[in-house]
Amino acid sequence: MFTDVHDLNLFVPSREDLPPSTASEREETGARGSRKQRTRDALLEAALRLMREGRSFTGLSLREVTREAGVVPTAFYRHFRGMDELGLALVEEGGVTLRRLLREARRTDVQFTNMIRGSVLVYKRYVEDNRLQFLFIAGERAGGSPQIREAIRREVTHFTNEMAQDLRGLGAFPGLSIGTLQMICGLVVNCMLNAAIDILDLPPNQPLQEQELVDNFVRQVRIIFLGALRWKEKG
Amino acid sequence: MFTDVHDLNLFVPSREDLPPSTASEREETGARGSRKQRTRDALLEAALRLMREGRSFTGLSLREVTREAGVVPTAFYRHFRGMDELGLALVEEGGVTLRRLLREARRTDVQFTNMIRGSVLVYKRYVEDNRLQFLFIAGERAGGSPQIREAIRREVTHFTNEMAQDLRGLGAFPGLSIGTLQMICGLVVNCMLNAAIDILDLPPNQPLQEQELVDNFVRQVRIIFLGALRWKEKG
DNA sequence: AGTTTCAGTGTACAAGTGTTGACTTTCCGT
DNA sequence: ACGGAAAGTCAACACTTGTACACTGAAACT
Repeated sequence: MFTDVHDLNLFVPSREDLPPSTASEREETGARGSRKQRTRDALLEAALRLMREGRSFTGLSLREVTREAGVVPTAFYRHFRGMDELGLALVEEGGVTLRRLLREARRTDVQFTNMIRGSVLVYKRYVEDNRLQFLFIAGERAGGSPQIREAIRREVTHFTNEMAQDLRGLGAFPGLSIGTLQMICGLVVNCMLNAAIDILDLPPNQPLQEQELVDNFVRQVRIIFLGALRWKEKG
Repeated sequence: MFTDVHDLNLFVPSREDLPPSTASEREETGARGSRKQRTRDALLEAALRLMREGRSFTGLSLREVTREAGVVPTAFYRHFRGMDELGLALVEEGGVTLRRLLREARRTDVQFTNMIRGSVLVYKRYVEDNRLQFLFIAGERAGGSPQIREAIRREVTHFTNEMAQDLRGLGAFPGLSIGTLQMICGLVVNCMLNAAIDILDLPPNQPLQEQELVDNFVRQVRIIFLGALRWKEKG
């Protein structure tokens, strides 16, 4: 019922729906400000880059990050009080990414099966494109420091709620209260984050394994929505 | 239909079903062997204990662990090649715990709603009782080294498959293939591990928050099973 | 008995860590 | 154009880290 897989989906807005600014949020004016912002971004990016080879954020050292970013260790303190604060900044940045991932799903009456499969494929691509962000979020969601874990939990909840709102706006489950929708979306988001780990751990050029993973993911989301259709409020 | 919440459940066997031996698996004979085993266990336990305060395994140092265990750093190498190998041993131990958690659920025809709620409550208690193990498993599932992640994934899959077998033996979903059951159990297990994190992060003596968490968990599992009931094979 | 095996100890070292204070350089407001 | 604020550098510190090597003492084998 739609020509392109990107046309309709649950999770990810089409390209033209994305806000134009990909740059960082808190901008400073002037040459000095932008310079500061640049090395700040360099630090954040360096941390993410170091996690690429399977290292966890918690195992990174301050000096490593500055080395990767191309600045001297002490320069770090001009931006963050310590690694923990850098972690929190990463959470915030990742949260923005996640929320952008959703934004506005469109009203549709296409069958769920097609819609789900399309959404999953787009999500997969999205995870692969934002590999490092997802590595961080998924990895530290349970393993990071209590503070970071808390921050991530907040972001995920935020994301979940937005998704519930969208689903409601979609008019897909008219019988369900917003609370129930949130619960269901929590399940889906959990499923998504779990799949993100699997996607990221996928060895490259193994289309069979890849197909299997996607299929499983699709079936799981479908199960959830089937359950949602049958859910009786206050039952 | 059952008097005690512990009588019937999906996840956890009753006390009397548990195998008697809580001791470690690979036993060595002789005084020296048992001595070695004791400090080996001390090391494993020390690592878990250090994670109690919200630290992640990846962030632990070899010396820290030996310090906590009450041995000199170099003694470590008599047992493990390095921290990574200790981690793998922890996974194995945790896997045993998880599998013991399931073992044999009994045949029953009680309504799902009651059964699910009971199971969830027992599971919650189980997580609280095995706090450290779950902290490790859930925390390193996405955050640990690639090797450890892989090992955990294997254990979780193993656990999932056993659960699918049990569900099939229960005769609850006669129309579903074993593959579909595995997919569904994967969803449930994922939901369980996620809930484990929440349970462990729960501030003590907050019955309201606790109730909320349990209710949500119950609803999510219920959704999954509702979806399973409606699932059409090869649809 | 004497000998071998081996878990655990003690010492040592090179390398990496977080953080400090005093410095240079660069940009901005006046 | 000058003075000050502030981003980034340099050198140094007190520690911690992983690991190598020679050792001790007790259990196990002959």
